[in-house]
Amino acid sequence: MKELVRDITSRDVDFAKWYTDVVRVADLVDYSSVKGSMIIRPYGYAIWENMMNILDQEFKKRGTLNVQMPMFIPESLLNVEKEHVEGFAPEVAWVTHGGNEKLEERMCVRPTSEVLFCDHFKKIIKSYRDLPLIYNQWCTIVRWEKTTRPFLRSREILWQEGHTMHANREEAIAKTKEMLKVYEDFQRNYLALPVIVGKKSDKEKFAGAEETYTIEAMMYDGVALQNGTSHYFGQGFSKAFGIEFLNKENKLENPYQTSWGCTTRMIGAIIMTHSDDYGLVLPPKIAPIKVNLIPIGKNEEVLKTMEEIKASLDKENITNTIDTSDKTPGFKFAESEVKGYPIRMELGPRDLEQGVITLVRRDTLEKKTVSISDVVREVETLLDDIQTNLYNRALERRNSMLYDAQTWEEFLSLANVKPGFIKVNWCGDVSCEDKIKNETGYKSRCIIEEEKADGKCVCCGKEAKCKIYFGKQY
RNA sequence: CGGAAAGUGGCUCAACUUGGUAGAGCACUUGGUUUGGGACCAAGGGGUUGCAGGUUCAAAUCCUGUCUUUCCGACCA
Repeated sequence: MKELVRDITSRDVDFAKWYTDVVRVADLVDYSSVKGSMIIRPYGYAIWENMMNILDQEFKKRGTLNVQMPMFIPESLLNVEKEHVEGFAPEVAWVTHGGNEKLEERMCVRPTSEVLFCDHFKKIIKSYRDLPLIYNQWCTIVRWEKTTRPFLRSREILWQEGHTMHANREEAIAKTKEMLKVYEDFQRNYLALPVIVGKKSDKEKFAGAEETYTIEAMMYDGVALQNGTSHYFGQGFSKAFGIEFLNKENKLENPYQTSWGCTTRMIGAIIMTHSDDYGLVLPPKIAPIKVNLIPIGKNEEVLKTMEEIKASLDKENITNTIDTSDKTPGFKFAESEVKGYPIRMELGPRDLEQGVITLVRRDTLEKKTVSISDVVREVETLLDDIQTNLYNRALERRNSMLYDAQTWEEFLSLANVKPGFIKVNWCGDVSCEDKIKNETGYKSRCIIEEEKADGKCVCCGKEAKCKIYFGKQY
């Protein structure tokens, strides 16, 4: 069976090659002629559409209003908040000309839209009655990355960015955490990703933020992928931009701000978490097509029965497709695996005689024969099973790559031998963070807020302030 | 941005070393036979070799530059 799939490098042989192979053979993306700008093909975009639809509903349940901001930022506007501009400067793309006309002031293509929102908020916020302001936009941004990989790191990034303004600190912090929870629940429940949630260190936090919270997922090879962030800005931007409102005491005050975002990188995360040597594996809740129906032979009765099954699946809103092409069944089976359809249905004359149908689940490739009359119920159960199994499987693997290190020697031996996340006590000093990064390539992933330090800093031996995960990252 | 490798029909590659103006398999089209793990027969269509320049009577082949991709670092969602 293994040699059937010739086009995909085994993930245990060369994980990086395997990843690009899966992305390619599953028709998710094509490369464009511009470095780091990928073409997301219909099947890949359908996955993103599902992600957008679910998240957008969650946002709107929480009072979010969608807007669309300009894509250009004049240099002077970008420069208003010092930390912010310094953080983004190295990866900003500049526009200097419009046609033949040299621009008086050059503009960058938004690397993120905080300054655009602030510029606008300044005009529309007058009173506490205007708050909270909860805006979001679905758009692309540009960050001039050095190394690019489909979904994981591109220069043009398709994402969502929420920007909110609040009348007080508590409400803004609550919003920051609320949206983090939205991402966490979405990734656990829909993407079947066992994510770790926590706070970024000062060194790793967003340029201009007071606090940055993060969703960290671990890929099949033990490497970390940051899958979403939520920032609390305090009044940093609102002071820099002069955004003020009259509070209930009739006093002028700067509002408190948040922003939060996630990107198509999540598609990369589900590939690197769930897929295998046969191709893509998609969690049913995010799969554009949940059931692939494959009739065997050109038997009229078979086709008719398949159409009936399709109709009953349609009625339950279970997305599906019938493959009536002239390809042989073997080809269709392989194709179904490459595309990661959660369930494959095979129906041939032999099944029909007995009134049964064969279901094959993509996660384990196990076959199951069920009565045609029960097929919709069986599919619903199986889809739930697959969703749960994918999460549990990923969780088990992730947990097997979580380590604790109490001493520097322990840390070094783990970092040099085993891929994964290493939990340590940390004093909070950047110097220790830098030392760990320089000597092992491990960067701080996130501070675990619900766990207290219980010893000395793994690096310098001083009293620790917190528990933190270190890991290698994409 | 440093180090390495690669760009030849849609895909994987051959021809390059020893210049003589492109070939295979898969995919695609048509017709037929097939159909329970990537079918078979027959007939077709499609490329002047990433791009630009140079050397030469002659360049896929040699040289220079550039762009893109992949891998390893540094930077980052």
